[in-house]
Amino acid sequence: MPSFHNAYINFSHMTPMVDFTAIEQKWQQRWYEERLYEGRRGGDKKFFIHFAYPGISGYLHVGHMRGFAYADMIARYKRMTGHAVCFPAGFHASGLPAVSLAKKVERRDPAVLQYLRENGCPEEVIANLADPAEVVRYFSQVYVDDYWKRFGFFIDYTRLTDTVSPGYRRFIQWQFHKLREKELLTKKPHFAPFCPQCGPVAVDKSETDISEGGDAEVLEFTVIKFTMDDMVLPAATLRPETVFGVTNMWVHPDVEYVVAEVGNERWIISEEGLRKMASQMEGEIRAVDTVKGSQLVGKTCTDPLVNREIPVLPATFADPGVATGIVMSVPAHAPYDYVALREAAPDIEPLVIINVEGYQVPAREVVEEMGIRRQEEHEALEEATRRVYKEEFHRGVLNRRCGEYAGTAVAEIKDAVKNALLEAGQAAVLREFSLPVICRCGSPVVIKRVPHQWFIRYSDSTLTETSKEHVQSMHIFPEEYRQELPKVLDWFGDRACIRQGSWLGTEFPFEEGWIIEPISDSTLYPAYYVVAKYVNQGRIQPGDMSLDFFDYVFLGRGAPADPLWEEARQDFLYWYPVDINLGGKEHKTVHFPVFVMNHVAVMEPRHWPQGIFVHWWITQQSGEKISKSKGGAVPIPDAARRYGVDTMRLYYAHIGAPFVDIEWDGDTAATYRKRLVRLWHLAQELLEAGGEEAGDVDDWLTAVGGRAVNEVRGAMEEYELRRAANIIFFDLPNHLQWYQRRGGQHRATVRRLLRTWLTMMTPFTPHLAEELWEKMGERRLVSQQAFPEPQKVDEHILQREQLLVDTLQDVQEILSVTSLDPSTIYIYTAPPWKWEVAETASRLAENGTLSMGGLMKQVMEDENMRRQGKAVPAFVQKLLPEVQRGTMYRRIDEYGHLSNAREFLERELGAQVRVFRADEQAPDPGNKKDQAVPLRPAIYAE
RNA sequence: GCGGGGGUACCCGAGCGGUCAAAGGGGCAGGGCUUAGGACCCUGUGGCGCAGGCCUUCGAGCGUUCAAAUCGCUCCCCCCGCACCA
Repeated sequence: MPSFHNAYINFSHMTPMVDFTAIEQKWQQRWYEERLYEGRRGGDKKFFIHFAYPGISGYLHVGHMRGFAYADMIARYKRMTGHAVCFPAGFHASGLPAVSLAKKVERRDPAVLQYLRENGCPEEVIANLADPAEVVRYFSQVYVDDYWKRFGFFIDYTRLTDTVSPGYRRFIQWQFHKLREKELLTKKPHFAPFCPQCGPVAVDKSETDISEGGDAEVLEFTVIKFTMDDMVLPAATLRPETVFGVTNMWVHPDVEYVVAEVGNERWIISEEGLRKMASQMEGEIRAVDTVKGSQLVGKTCTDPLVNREIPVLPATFADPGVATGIVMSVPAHAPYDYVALREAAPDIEPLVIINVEGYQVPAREVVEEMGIRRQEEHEALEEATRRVYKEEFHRGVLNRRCGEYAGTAVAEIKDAVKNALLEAGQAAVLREFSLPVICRCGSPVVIKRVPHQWFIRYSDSTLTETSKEHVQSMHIFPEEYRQELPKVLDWFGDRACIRQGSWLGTEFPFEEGWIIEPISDSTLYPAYYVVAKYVNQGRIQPGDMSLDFFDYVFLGRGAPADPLWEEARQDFLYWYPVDINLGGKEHKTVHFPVFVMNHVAVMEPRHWPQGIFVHWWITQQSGEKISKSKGGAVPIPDAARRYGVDTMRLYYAHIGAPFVDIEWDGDTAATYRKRLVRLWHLAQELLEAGGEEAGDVDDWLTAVGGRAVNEVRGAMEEYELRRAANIIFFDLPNHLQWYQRRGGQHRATVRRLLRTWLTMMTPFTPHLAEELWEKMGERRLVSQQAFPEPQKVDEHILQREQLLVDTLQDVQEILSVTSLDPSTIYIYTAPPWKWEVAETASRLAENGTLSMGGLMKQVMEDENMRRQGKAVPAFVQKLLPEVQRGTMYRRIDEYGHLSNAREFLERELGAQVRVFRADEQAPDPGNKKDQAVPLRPAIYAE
């Protein structure tokens, strides 16, 4: 990331005026000494927030801090608004990542060693990291010290836990007992990605378990058994419905196929195909002979469904590495087959079995249109296949050649044909990755049948429906996810919940040798944070945490065997339910649904979660998720040092809505830093204000501050952190600057505003806020201040200052358009009668009875008005559309305010300014007086 | 395919029926000040305007409405998830 390095210029030769690092250390020390972070019961307002704990896979980077920072800002805000807050955190240590890191350290993998060193891992620690338990221990410490505490988070550090600690394991075993009691565990066969060396692995884009192939999909081939003498020629296809249109078979002439015993059948299949079948089928399969492809060419076989005799032909595109290596040919609908058949046997006619409007023989027409000549043109043929398939799938209908399926749409038929073939024993299923998948250990990953796999029955209809219903009442952010989650719950099927192998995790209580997999052991865990505190304090031993213990603490069942049980029960009753579970968008279809469903399944309804907050990612500049391998990982301590912790916090809060991906850019972080420096100096300047006399601007500053408080509170209550930060760090400072520009310097007003401002800053940039707070002479911590209460705001004061701003702008626009350099500027404020008309119009608009006629009638009742003559209808005509557009007129003292600001205007405009009432005797050299209307004084410059 | 999200001025990003030529930041330009740390302050940054105005714009095209960046439909383009990864 070159820009990151460019962004940083070394200032060490200068004396920094704001030493962020020193300020951070100073206040963190005080906070942590005073244990402000600890969640203690108290009062009737409580708030329980946690984030989806991070997996332990090594060092984290700036992207990960986004969500943690959100959680801390919310937690701090809640603290300052009178809530008892519990904000615990933990570490997800289960699964492969820690083990895999340890393995690499053990074999001294150079890339991993370099990565550890670059992140500042001491040599003596590296030596220990060959032990997975040490990986967990060490990185837990790194996350706490170098990330969370370094960023000033008020996480409850007394409740830290990890998912492989003995206590946690007891908890998970209890959870599985509960699931079993509810009959939510079941056992059935399963097909899983499997490494012959490592056992089951996860195939996903983050490539946690694998080194290649994270994008692979699992394709489900239907293997149709064509018979050839006493043998089976198993043709694999993704489109079983096309079996009606087969004209021939393809084999590769140069490939050595094997003859294998499959049950009581003898199959001809490629060697790779045999291996795949073997790992996925029941019973033993073994090769007994071989046969060259060319030896098969010229024979015939029988299509099982239509019982038709067809020839075996040679084709070089028949890849032995794909599925069974035997391909059935459907030339009318498969471009590959069409092209190959044209070469091999031009006399065979394609059999059209799917009617698509606009096509006769779809494959032929697409191939001809694209000008494809040879079966080696793979790219073009792939494209042609996609096109044909797309058309046929959406618009195709099976024709009379398809027997009982004639007349059905392709989109609806696929599974029917497959199932019929399977039931008749004329087909099998073969699953295969769409791309090569390689395990971290280097072996190719296959799909393996696990005969007796335990599942959690998330498909259970009661569980699904109850969960969906409960979700309706939850606070879910963003709104889009609130609508999506019920659909995810519907889609969520049974989940394999245990696996074998050398993984970290909890032993499955109902079958030896199996370990609960890492998603299934992290669904109910916020409850465990309640207990974790006691474990950490040594007040209860994991061995004493029996099923009865958890039953009592979490469900109120049975009787306490120890006073501590009762204490824990009371804690649980106080803190639960979870108010916010916060996590990245990667959790939308994995963690959050099971988080909800497990609570629904196990806990009492009153303890089901109340809220979910989903945030998007910080990506690399390419838009990719940041990853170590792609070089985009900025270490967190580096970022803290370079930009400052408060800068980073503000960056996260303000760079974009939580619900968009943000591209990391060091330059941008640097501008936030600059912003904070500027605010620092602004605050310093304001502290020096020593004025005794308050004026108009002071009233305005108070009003504008009050409005900011109300808006920030409104935003924070909805967790709109960006909007709040925008007001605090951008709008309000701009107002303060305007105040200065207006000459404001009243000591008491400024200090009052500063107190409010710093207090509101605290959730976002707590260190800076503390430091400035102290400079104001405050002794207590701003972190312990109450957030400013909602305030009454005098709209008139805001409006009259707005009048000044608008008027100044109007003058400037006039000057810029006319290129005048005036010596005198005349300003005329609207006469009272125009205000009266405007106010009357506004009142009528509020009642919804505004009309030209009605307004004129009412206005003209007044003798004063009648005296104005035809000026009244002229004004009303101009005014009406303005009011209809929604402008509300409430009288302000325009003349008084502008007169008071006369000196300011003269300073700004560099000319003499004369303010008059339009209705009084006054010089009017430009003849502009009559143009004065409410909120729009007439202006003349000369 | 199923499910979800997007396309806003030079860039990032607000806005999601009127107060919108569209916040805020960045960049760029002009001016001021002379240096708060990559300075700071003011002004400008769609076009046209010698009086505060007018015209054209928010992926494209229709439409609803007195009124649309905002609502509906169609189309184009981009992104994400789809399951033993937290």
